[in-house]
Amino acid sequence: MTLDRDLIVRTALRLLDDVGLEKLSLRRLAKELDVHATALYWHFASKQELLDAMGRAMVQQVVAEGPLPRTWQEWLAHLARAQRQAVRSHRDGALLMMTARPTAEHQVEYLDQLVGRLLEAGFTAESAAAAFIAVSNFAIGAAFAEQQGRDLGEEALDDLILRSGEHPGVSGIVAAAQDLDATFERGLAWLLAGMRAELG
Amino acid sequence: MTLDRDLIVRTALRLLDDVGLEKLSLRRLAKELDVHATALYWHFASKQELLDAMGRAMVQQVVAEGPLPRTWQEWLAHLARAQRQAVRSHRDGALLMMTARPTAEHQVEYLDQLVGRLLEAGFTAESAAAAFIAVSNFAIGAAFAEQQGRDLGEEALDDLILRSGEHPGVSGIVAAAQDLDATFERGLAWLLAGMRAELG
DNA sequence: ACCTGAACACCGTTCAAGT
DNA sequence: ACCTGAACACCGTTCAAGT
Repeated sequence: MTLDRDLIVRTALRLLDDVGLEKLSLRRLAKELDVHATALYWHFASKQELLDAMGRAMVQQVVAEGPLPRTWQEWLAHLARAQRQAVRSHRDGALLMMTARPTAEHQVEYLDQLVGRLLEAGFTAESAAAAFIAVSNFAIGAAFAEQQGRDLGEEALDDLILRSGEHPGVSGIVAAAQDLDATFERGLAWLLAGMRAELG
Repeated sequence: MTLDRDLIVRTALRLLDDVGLEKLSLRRLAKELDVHATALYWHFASKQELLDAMGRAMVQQVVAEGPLPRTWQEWLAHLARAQRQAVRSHRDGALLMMTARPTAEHQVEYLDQLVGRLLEAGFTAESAAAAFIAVSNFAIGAAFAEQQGRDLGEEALDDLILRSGEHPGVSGIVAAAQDLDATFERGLAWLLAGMRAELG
């Protein structure tokens, strides 16, 4: 079993799920691969480059799957769900996405088809780009909050529930945190409805 | 000049702007405070607790400022801008926000007033919570992308511009990345318009 | 080409000891 | 109560040396 970039990245992502990003060290990863830590430096110039590759693998893995959508709404919804799903696909996915530097070519052809649909539907070039970015940011922000809120569930959520009495607004938040999928779809629907309204 | 939690947090946030989160070590921070690294352990149980306090200070600093808004749209817009501004207020702010565990009481009374306005405007309890969460996630996702894209600007952006010829969709993205404030406001407006449409 | 082994300059954290 | 000082078990990275 000889070492190569692909094997290293796959092993690193598996290890990430086991121990979390904080404890994912080159030494630990090397032990998993039955190799000295310094051997990794022949394949990656630095740990940062390995993290970049891990982030890339994480997003590419998800965006490709599923049938291609038809309407522009379905395109944007598919993008949002895929992006959220990518971040959710690994422990500390949001943290990894933040740590890994973005690859430029991300998925240019996907973006191109999506923008094409938007232009056909009446979007201007600027609003098409803004739509892509808005949906993207919303999806990643949602996944971000979700993964961050995981350790909140233990003690802080109980604290929030205690405050529900004096603060009526809080109880709705607690309920929404219980059904993250529905909350996500609601926000996505609002974004798309706002765009639809602007189109006329 | 005796040490206390407040001074430590303020110094840590200043140091964060100087060196970035990756190089923000307790030893470095201690040197800044003319103290041994282990002295910090009397005030914070762990580095994680210090990071939590830093995250808390970062958001509280911003959400309080400015006059209180009137309509529910203005409330949500104010929330979105404040949240984005908080993340932008320090280097690696998004990374810090992800690393720091959320404080439950965040700003309960602010949330309460906001939810109150939404209910008056015709939102159900569930949709009011979803609205708060959607706007919040969108804002943080935007700040996230912005801070991540900063080091993209150098080489990867040039690479993207090169591809603009073959891929027409890309050029719009490049333009949108040039005016992040406008792109943010556009997305926010879509979200609010979608909510308005649902109300009737 | 691909990996080992030793070494360097760091980390967070614990704990006894000082004042 | 508040801090020092030594020590422990780690880090990422460089570089010569092996095969």
